[in-house]
This record gives sequence, structure tokens and C-alpha cells, in this order.
Amino acid sequence: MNRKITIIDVAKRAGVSKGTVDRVVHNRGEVSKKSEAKVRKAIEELHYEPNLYASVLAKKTDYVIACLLPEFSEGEYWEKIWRGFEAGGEQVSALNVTTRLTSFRKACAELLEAAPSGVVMPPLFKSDCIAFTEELRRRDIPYVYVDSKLEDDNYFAYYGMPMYKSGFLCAALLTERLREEEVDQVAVIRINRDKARQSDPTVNRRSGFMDYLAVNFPKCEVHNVFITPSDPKGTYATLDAFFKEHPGVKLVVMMSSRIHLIGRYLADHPIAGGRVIGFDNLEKNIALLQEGLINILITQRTENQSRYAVISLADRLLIGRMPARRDNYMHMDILTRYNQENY
Amino acid sequence: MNRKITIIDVAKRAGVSKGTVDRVVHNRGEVSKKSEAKVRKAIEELHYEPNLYASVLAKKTDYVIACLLPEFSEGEYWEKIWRGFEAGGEQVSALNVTTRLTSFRKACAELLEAAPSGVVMPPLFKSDCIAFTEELRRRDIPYVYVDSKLEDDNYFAYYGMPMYKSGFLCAALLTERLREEEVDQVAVIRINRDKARQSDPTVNRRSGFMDYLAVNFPKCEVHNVFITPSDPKGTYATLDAFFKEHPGVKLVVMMSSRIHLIGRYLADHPIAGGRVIGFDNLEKNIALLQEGLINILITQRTENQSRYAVISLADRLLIGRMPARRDNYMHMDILTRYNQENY
DNA sequence: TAATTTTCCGTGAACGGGCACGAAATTTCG
DNA sequence: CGAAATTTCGTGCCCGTTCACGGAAAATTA
Repeated sequence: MNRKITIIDVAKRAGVSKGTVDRVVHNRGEVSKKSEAKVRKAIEELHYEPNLYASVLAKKTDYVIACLLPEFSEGEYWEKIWRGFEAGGEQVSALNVTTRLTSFRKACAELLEAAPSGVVMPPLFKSDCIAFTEELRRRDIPYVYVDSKLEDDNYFAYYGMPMYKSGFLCAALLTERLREEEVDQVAVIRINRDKARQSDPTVNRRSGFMDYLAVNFPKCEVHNVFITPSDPKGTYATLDAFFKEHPGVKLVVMMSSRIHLIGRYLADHPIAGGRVIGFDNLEKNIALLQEGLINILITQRTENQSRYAVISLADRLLIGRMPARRDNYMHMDILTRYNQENY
Repeated sequence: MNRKITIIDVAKRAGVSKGTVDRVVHNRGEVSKKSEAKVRKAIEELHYEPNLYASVLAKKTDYVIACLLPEFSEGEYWEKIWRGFEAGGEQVSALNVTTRLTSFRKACAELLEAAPSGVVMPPLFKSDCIAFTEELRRRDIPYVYVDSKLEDDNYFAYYGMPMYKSGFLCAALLTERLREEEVDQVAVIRINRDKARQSDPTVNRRSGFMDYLAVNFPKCEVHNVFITPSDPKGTYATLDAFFKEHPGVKLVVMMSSRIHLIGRYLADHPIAGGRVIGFDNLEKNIALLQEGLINILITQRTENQSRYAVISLADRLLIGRMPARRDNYMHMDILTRYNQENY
């Protein structure tokens, strides 16, 4: 029948040895033009494709993919990314590819010792990151962005959410079916950040959000309410003060993954007839969905970002395959209490 | 460093040969209790896991997974299932596993000739299917259901949507934020079926839908409107007549994948201020979303069902792995015009 | 033309595991 | 106890690649 074509079949047909075929397949040189042509012809005619498994088995080199992420505690957004790294690592572990999870901070230093074959990371601290990727480029180490990306020219691939559009979607869902006079006030809960060091990862999302409102509800007033994650009491007080002062606000959103920070307040003061939308399916956020305290979570398969990233890099290292697309925008899922179960 | 543990390492530690270890690993017998114990201990201690790739390479047997589906034309629901079969087949093709796509009708006959190692199928024609799976059971050929399932005891796994819940979700989305008096009438578009042969695959979904309404909007009146897919003109006329007679109907759903059948009518008579919900992301349905003629599509990664099915079966055949869950309910996605792009 | 360099290519030992074969060890039985 | 039957186990080849090694052929130089 249609037995698999092997390298030997190709060699025979081209009238050379398997070593030569191998050299041609991997562009390793040391082959005369004539032989190369014959081999390529034979490959073409027989539709030869190397057996990945035999190849992996025989290959000696071990690849290490460094996966960078910030330090995080349980239940945080980064835990999902971390899971994806693990899943991807598992998937490629049999391929002589090892993943190494590293805290972002230590990465640069560590790179000097153990030179990895590839790097996956979210570009978190912009200036540090630029220096770092510069170094990677110099060393010819491919790197993949997850979560968000910088606009340098050298990243190998990017996997993440379309941030601007997610803000747009958020605004659309928030205001759907509402008449203009019902969308007069919106509260955007925001996180107090140390602006010197941390860039705000939600800027693009926020502009998508604002743009949608500006077009569809130009008269809508947007209140920014700043809270501090480490200070639950202060958060509660801030919210309390805000909603006392603006009792008409029925529409609430949180652009980052931490809508759960206002869960406590919502439990005590549910927003009747309003709508609350957050992002990302952290367990604590899902809980709020289930309790009906928030209406919608806009999420994505966060783990997939990091998993795909690892796999795409392994593909590149092992068989030189490029990803189908360089920029991979993940689908945005809409989660309600009725469809969160099998997510 | 942490070199991979091989069968030789285990053999050495247990003081036997690799042949014996192999026999233990695959429960092939011909091993004394004493040796087996030693080997198992060594495996345990070294955390040995056989290298899948080496294993596949060495194994000679070829597996064939038969994938059954009904005949379909382009753009239909089954095309997605078909894609998944192809994707899954591709993924396992390097593992000596071949997939063969077969029309449901011919399957029984063909089975008599080429005995496949496994079967994946949607249980479409109930009585035929029961006879068929009986035969499979007798021959000890594992089979996996996709799309929907029969409640026999022998299927190896099932991948599909939670039908009842999808109806529930549909009703929830349809009526969200509406006051009781706004949900007085609902139109359910249905397909005329030859009841003798074809079972209605949406019964469970419809009961989920009805149950939600019964609880939350007990006074709501549900109109069933039957159309015939092969007769666009008749469909148009039927719809026209219906909506003329019931101008108050603003909420419309279609439980099957064919909401696009009413696209033509909707284009001419958009339902202002109403809501139209359909199922499944067929291209034609997506187009309606984009044009704003329908509001929501409840979908799933249909291709994944069939892909997972193929892969799970390959796993079972190659390394005897059971799926984590026997029944795998896929997540239901909510698609709107704002998040359909990267799906 | 012989010697030397360079280019090209074939050979064969891995890689980790499956499995057939036959030998060794053990049990059974006369 | 010895022979035969049975159980248990080790050996070695094979799967399709990769790649180091070294030899043959071609090109260059003297």
C-alpha cells in the first residue's frame, strides 16, 4: 500500500546516500549542485516528509526555552499565563525541548550564564524590556511576546488579546439596548499605580472603550475611580464615597483583571438594574459572576497564549517552521453566569 | 543534569533486561512476580515514562480510525465537524494513525471489509446507529460520539455541546434586561423534518429554552414557525405571513444551525428593537451578525469536538490512555458583531 | 605528473523502545 | 533422578533520523 516514504527511498531514487539527502533536507551544505538537484527532485516526486519522531529521537541538541513572567501570587492573572507555560512545556518535553520559568527581574542576569535557545515573555517593564530584547537580537535568540507586545521589528511571534477591541466590546456590551438617557454616567474603576515604574497595561483597552462611548453616547460622563489593591478598607471607603456622591451611576467597568477587588463592596451594595463588566476569568471573578454581582466577564483562553507561544518556538527551533501569523490575536469570550461552567 | 530516564536505566536498576521491563510496562505477561515487583519499583523510583516517539517509531502496527459523518454540502454545520476530523487526523498521522472519513450510510457495509481500529461518529440515525454500535462492541472496536450521544454503556468518550444548557443560555440572552411585559411573545423558527427517519437534534435544547421561559416569563407565548430549507420562497412567504399576523413578535430564535435561512427575510424586514439569536458559526450566520441582522450566535469550537475525539482515540490505541472525562461538554461561546473577528 | 588541498559523499553508530527468537531457569511428571 | 514441558528472560535486529568520521574524487598547486 502507501508505505511511508523514508529517507532511504529518496536516497535510492536520487542515487546517493541517506547522508547526502539529510544534508540537503537541512541545508547543511557540503553537497554538489548536481547531487542537490537530484535529491530535491526525488523529494518532490516522492512527496517525502521527514518523520518528526525519528528526527527528534536522533537529534542530540537540547533546547531550552526561557519563559519569563513577573512574580505573582495565587489567583492572579499571571497564574494563567504560568499554567500555559507549563502546559506548553509538557507538550514539547518529549521533543528535547525544556522550558524554564523565570521571574522577569532575574532574567537578564541569568541570561548571561545559561544561554537559552528561545525566550517567551510579556514585555512588562518597557525600558528594561527594550534593552533585553536588544541583547537577544544580538545573540540571535528568537523571542515571543505574550499578553502584549512592543513594536520592535524582531519579535518572532505575538500571542495576545486585541486590547483596543476588547475595550470596544466592553462598551458595546455595557450599553447594549440602552437608550441614550440611560447611558449618562459610567464608572471606570482603576488601579493606583506607581507611574514611574509600571506602565498601565490597559491604556489601549481604555481608549477602545472611550472611543465607542464618544461615538455612540457622546454626552456620557465617565468617572474614574482609583483604588489601591493592597488596601481593601480604603477601597471600600472610596467606592462608598463615590456611589453616595453619584447615586445615578449604574454602569460600572474595570479594565484590568481585578474586578474582584470591588466584590466585597458589591456584595453589600448590589447595583440594581445596572450592569457591571470586568475582564479575565480569575476564580474570584467567576465567583462574582455566579453570585450575580457582576454581569459579564470578557475573557480569553489566557493559558493558550503562553502555550501556543512555547509550541511555536519549539517548532521554530526543531524544524524551522514559522508561525502562520506573526501577530496572533486571541478570540474574546463573553462569559455570563449561564455559560461559565465548562469554560 | 536531568537526562531523560530510559528503559535501560530502569532495567539496570531492577537488575533485569530491557525486554523484561518492556513486558511489565505493557502488561504482556511472561514475567515472574518477583521481577515484576522489582521493575515496578524501579519505574516508580525513577519516574520512568516511556518515550512516545521512540515507541511509535518502533511499533509496526498501523491504526485506522474511521470518522463517520453524513453527506453535506459546503457551508453546512457538518463541514466544521469534517474540518476537525481532518485536523485531528493530521495531528496523529505521524503516529502511525490514519483517519478515514466515511459517509454514515456506507459505514456498516464498509466495516465488513476494512476493520478499523476505532470509530468516531455522531449518532445520527438512531436505530441504524444502535445496531452499528452493537456490532462494534462485539468486535471490541472502541468508538467515540461527537455532536450528540446515545445513552449506551459502551462508548469510549463523548465530545459535544451541553444541549439543554445551550437552550437555557439562549433564553437568558434573549430576555436579558427585558421587563415581563416585553417578553410576551417569542418566535421559534423550526425545520420541517421527515419525522419517520430524522430525529430532531434540538429537542433538548428546546426544552432548556422552554424551561427558562416557563420559570422567568410564565406568561410568554411561544410561536413555532416551521420552514422548509429546500424551499426559500415558501420560507419567505411563511415568515411574511407570520409576522404580518403577529406584528408584536420582537424576539426570534432558531435552535438549529440554520438561522441563515431567514437571513433573506430579515434583510427586507429587520426586526427593530428586537432580538434575534441563532446557533453555530457558519459563515452565512456570521455574515448576518456582521450586518447586524441578528444579535447573537451561540457557538462552540465545533472542530474541536471532532479533533479531540480523534486524538483521544489515538491515545487510547497507542498508549492505552483513557480520556480524563468520558463526557466532555464543550464551552458555549457568545458571539456578537464585536467579537466575531478572531474566532 | 605528483603532491596537496578542498570539496563532496558514504558509512555506521547512536537515539529509545518493540518484539521475535531462542536460551536458560523452573516446574511437572514418569 | 532425568527428561519433558512450561515459564521466564536476555539478546539483537529494526524503526527513520542525525551527525561525526574518514575516505574518494575533484580541484589546485608545485
